[in-house]
Amino acid sequence: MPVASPTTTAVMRPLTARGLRTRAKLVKAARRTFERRGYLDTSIQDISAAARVAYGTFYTYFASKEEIFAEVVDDLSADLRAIADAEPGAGPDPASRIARTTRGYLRAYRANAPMMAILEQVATFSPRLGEVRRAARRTRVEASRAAIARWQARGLVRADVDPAYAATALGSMVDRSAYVWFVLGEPFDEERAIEQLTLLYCTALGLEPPPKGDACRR
Amino acid sequence: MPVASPTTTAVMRPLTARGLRTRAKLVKAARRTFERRGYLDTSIQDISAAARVAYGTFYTYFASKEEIFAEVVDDLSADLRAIADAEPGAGPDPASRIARTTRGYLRAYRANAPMMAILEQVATFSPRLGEVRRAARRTRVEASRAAIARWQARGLVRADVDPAYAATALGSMVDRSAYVWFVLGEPFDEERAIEQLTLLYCTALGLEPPPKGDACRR
Amino acid sequence: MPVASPTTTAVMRPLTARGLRTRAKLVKAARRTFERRGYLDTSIQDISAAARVAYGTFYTYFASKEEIFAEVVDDLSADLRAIADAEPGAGPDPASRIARTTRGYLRAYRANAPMMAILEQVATFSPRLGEVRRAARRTRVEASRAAIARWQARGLVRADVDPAYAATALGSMVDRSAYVWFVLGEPFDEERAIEQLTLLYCTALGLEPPPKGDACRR
Amino acid sequence: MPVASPTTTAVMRPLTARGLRTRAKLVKAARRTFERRGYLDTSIQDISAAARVAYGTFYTYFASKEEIFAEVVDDLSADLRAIADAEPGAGPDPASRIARTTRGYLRAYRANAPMMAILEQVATFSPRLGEVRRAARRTRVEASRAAIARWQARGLVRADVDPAYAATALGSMVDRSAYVWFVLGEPFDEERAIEQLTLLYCTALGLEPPPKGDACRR
DNA sequence: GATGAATGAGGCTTCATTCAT
DNA sequence: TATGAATGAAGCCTCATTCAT
Repeated sequence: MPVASPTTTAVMRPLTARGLRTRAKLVKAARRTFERRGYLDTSIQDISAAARVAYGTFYTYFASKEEIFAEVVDDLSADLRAIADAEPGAGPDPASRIARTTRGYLRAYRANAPMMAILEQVATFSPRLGEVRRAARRTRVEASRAAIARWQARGLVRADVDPAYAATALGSMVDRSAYVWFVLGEPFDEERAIEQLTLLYCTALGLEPPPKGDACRR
Repeated sequence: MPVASPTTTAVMRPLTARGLRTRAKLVKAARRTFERRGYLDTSIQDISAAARVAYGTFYTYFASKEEIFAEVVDDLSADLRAIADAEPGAGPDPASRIARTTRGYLRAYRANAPMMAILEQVATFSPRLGEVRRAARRTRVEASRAAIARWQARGLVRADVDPAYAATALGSMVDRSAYVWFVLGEPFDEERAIEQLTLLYCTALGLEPPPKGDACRR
Repeated sequence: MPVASPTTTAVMRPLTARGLRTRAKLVKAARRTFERRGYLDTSIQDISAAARVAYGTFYTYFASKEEIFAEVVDDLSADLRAIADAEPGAGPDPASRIARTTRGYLRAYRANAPMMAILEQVATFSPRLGEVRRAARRTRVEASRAAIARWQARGLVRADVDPAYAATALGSMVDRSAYVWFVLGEPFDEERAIEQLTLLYCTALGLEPPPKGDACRR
Repeated sequence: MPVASPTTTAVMRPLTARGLRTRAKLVKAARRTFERRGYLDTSIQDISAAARVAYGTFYTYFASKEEIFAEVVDDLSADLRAIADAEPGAGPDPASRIARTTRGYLRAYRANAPMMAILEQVATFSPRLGEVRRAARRTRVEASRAAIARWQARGLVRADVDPAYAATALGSMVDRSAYVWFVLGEPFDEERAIEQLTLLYCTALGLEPPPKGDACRR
């Protein structure tokens, strides 16, 4: 699951405490720099400087910009998951589940918006990172599809909805709206957004939306 | 409206017939090359070679790669609009309008998928192209918002739907789904996709979806 | 036969006169620099500077240091051959032939001694150039072997000499002696060297050496 | 005589037993690595890794790659001398002496061929190592010259042979032939090679070669 | 207009050597 | 002594852009 592992080529020996510290400094500096300048405009030079280490030190820990980026993305993924999971539990009814997921997604997105923008960028030209993102998307969509199908079997979702298409479409709706608001910076109100996305998601499937204000009890 | 104009710095004098031909060759070659190798991996060298003109000739017509890209995007936009507009007219009822728009969007997307992928890429790091895309998105969203508001005023759309959020969210749904299918290559059936997107779009707003099979009469 | 051709990757279009001039300047500068500093200590930077062209210009004509070196070696080979061939003809008797060949070899070596040193160096670590050198050696040795075998068949060369071993050994003698004198700089007199090498070469095979002074009539 | 001493800059204090062991490990690992990858492609990193000591430990014992190489060459020289000296003694006649020396040289060469190749390489660009090699050559050549002069004084060697030139030339013959066979890998039979080199060496000087088969009695 | 050579800044990577622990 | 992290100089190569013909 971590992105970095598969192709990590640099040092893998047990690092000393000092090494661990330097490595962490680099990862942190890399994230900061990526967020500030974007992936393409960030050079190894920039990262080293931000971490206040010598140019060559970078290569003690990472073989390339792509490699440290993968590491940053690993951290990002963990954080996204942590935030989404921290969302207070919901009732067992579909509307509650949808509300919670939507809320969790937007909050995680907001907390990491700058990196989400970069990740979007990198996914468009790095086959490897693109694949990672695609896989993550598929996993999320498949979970939604299964849930929708289950609900449909129980007669809660309209019969003419195709769970596979609905999962892709509604997942895209939430994901892309978050991008539009948090990355493109279109003005919006987060609570209202959560409420409306939940409403549209539910109604589209033929579900009764959660009672107003319920979506965002926090 | 054309993207290229505002900042075009290269030759703007009335071109000779030969000049026009060379320029057109370059734009065509550029698009081909961008589609084949992506924006980043395309060099001016590549474009000139593909157009079978000398390296320096490129600069007779364009000041940079970004500039010729803007020109390509202008062509792309025109083509998208043309395809969408060519979609056979629809009844005056909301569902028909939504069906027609969705159908048109997907067909135009399909016909230009490779460039859409590149455009998505470039928008993430070129402020200028990003702005162009953002403006186009805003225009589309604003049209949808107005329509939804109108329908809502006529009591056709649920009262708890906020037209602005719904326009952004449902527009994102259609746009991102097209990306997932046509660019990421997730398997799908186009007619089914049009039907389902239309269904979800309508239902989400509380509209009666068009009769089955109606969405794709062609 | 030219070393450069097989793997030349850089520009191969019909060069303009200007291009031809620049390319020639580079090759000449490269040879000068290699001779002065050796292959390893010569950087592309050095060559460009010596040719008084910009760094990047080098890459307009050559893909790497190895490639321009191959070009220099081609020139060298041609020159060696030319000098050896210019040696005045000899009588048909073995001793005359041996004298002429030895004389030609030493004179060609002397005229190109600095590059011979570099070539020796490069052959030890470049598989490609090493192979070129090996092939050249084999060709020379095979010619000698054939001549010795012929002379032996006519009873001119001792029966206990093995032509193959003798060709390798005596060829090595001449070649390495030239290296010792011209490259390592051991003191010697060229005419005396030619005379003695010829004498040893002939006597070793059991041939009557050429009359004294005859070896170097020039 | 040892090559390493003159310029050794690293620790020269009496080493502890552990220190001696580590140092020896490094020299051994260095030789192995040089043979495997050549001098140029061997990094200090490689040597340390092969010796299973830390990177920095190398510098506890050696100041540079060249320095440890000199140490390896010292070992090599000792080994060459040992093998040559181990050659069974010969009769007092010139032919026997020549046969024995030739035999010893080739056997020592064969036993150390990979390092001989590396040494040849390094001598072409390291002034220091080059000088070492040159000195060794001069010593060998001087011994030969003296012997040939002696034999000539006793009327055993042709009067028209110049001992100095003959020593250089015939020494080059044996040395370079060994290189051609053992390093370049040209096919040959070692016993036959010894026999033929001895034959050519003797005959060239006007000496009666040793009786056939005598050269290689072992 | 067209051509293609010339330029040089910018980014990447390696690795010998130094240094703190 | 041993360790291994830190340093930064040096070389490589690409490519957008300019310029002479």
